[in-house]
Amino acid sequence: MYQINILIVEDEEKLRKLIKKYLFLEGFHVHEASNGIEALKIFDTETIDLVVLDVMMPFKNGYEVSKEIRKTSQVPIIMLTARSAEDDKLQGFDVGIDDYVTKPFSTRELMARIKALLKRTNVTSTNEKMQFGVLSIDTGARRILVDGEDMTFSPKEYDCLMYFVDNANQALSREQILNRVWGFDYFGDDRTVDTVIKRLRKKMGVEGDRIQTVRGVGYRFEV
Amino acid sequence: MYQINILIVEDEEKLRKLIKKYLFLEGFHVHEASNGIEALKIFDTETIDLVVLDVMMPFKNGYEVSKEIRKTSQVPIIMLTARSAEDDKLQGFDVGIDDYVTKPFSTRELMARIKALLKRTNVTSTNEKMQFGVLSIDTGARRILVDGEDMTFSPKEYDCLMYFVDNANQALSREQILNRVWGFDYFGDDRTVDTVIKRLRKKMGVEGDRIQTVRGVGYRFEV
DNA sequence: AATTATTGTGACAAAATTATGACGAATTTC
DNA sequence: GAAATTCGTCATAATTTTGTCACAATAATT
Repeated sequence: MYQINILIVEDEEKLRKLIKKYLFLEGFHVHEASNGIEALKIFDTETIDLVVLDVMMPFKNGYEVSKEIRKTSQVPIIMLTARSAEDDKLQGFDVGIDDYVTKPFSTRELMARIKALLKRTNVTSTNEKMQFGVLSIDTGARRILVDGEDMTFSPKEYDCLMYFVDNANQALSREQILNRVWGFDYFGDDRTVDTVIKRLRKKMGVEGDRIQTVRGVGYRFEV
Repeated sequence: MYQINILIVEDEEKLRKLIKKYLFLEGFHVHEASNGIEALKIFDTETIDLVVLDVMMPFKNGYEVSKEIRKTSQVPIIMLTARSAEDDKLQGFDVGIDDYVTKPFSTRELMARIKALLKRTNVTSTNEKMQFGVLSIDTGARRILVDGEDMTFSPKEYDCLMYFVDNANQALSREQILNRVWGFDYFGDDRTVDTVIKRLRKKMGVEGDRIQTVRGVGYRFEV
């Protein structure tokens, strides 16, 4: 049980710092990004539990950023939007936004929305440590140990393993895996999954055969 | 056991596809209709476990559709409504709506409502665990244990057993089995079934003779 | 009891599916 | 901007599945 990590993506520094301050006071661990590119970089390297995302930003706007994020993650996202037009909202839901706050807003309102969303999505803490035989997974640090040794798993490998872990003992079809790990809009070969599985098994060493192949379907991670 | 079948009735294609994606990710089997007429047609021909119904639609609006459905079925219905007016809701409950989601909504919310409604109405999911003597079937894991030991069933064997289990104590003709497990477009020998039965019985061990042969017809799985 | 019809079963080869190593383009890291 | 890493695709190998057949076994019928 540790601190909850929140990423604020907002180009206007003053506003960003203000939100940060309030979030900090509420006990959250805050990461900042002033544009979309930076946001995605942070999101990939840090463990983020919730994203506060401004729509209007240079380089990559909020919709694009959330679209990117949704390719790999179901992290709750709150959008800050200046306009309150209905079509704005609809567009937002298309890219997987969970909630909206329309500018100008009170910090009180934003805090309430964030807390509500966290509650709704059952985010409690992220620093989970899991153990499967000699395989230890530290989601907080995004680190995996095999037999005590630090193994570097590539993003795809890591995400895939996480999906398996989250759905332990469930037969998962290649399509399901593709959709979750690669995203809806991936149009590659089914067999790509096989290759990642191959690499996963190898890196997992003796625990490699926790990943069982389910013929005619896909794979299953056994605990 | 089969997947849960959900029918989405929504004229706005983008939104419909979006909902479909999320439902698919949750493991549901999704049917789509873009208007009321189409919806009723699908409802009559397919087995539907839950309906997501938009109020505002061309040809036949949501109320009319649900009224039609309620003439023959108590299937759970969730209404998507743009307005949040109270009288709207009242009108809905009159025609037998089970729950409401007001637009705009987050996919997360809709998923939560659907799951809650399925639970409330006791629609069982695919993750069933069944027990027949020393034979345990875990459909989620697509795994079969015989006397505690993990037996790998080939796709045909598994599908065949599932068909038997779903139609326990019923005599099933070879033709029925072929149609269901192999598909309508299979043109092989009737006796192919015999071979799969042979293999099934063997793998099922002591529970093998739950599969009784019905001379002149086919087979029957006894519970 | 003999005959006929139907089902059980082992063997086998074709077909289908999955595993794996290699390669190069794309991306990231330093 | 060079080096390293990641990742999708492909070709090939390895493995599993599956349909068919021949013949054995069993049940029904005459």
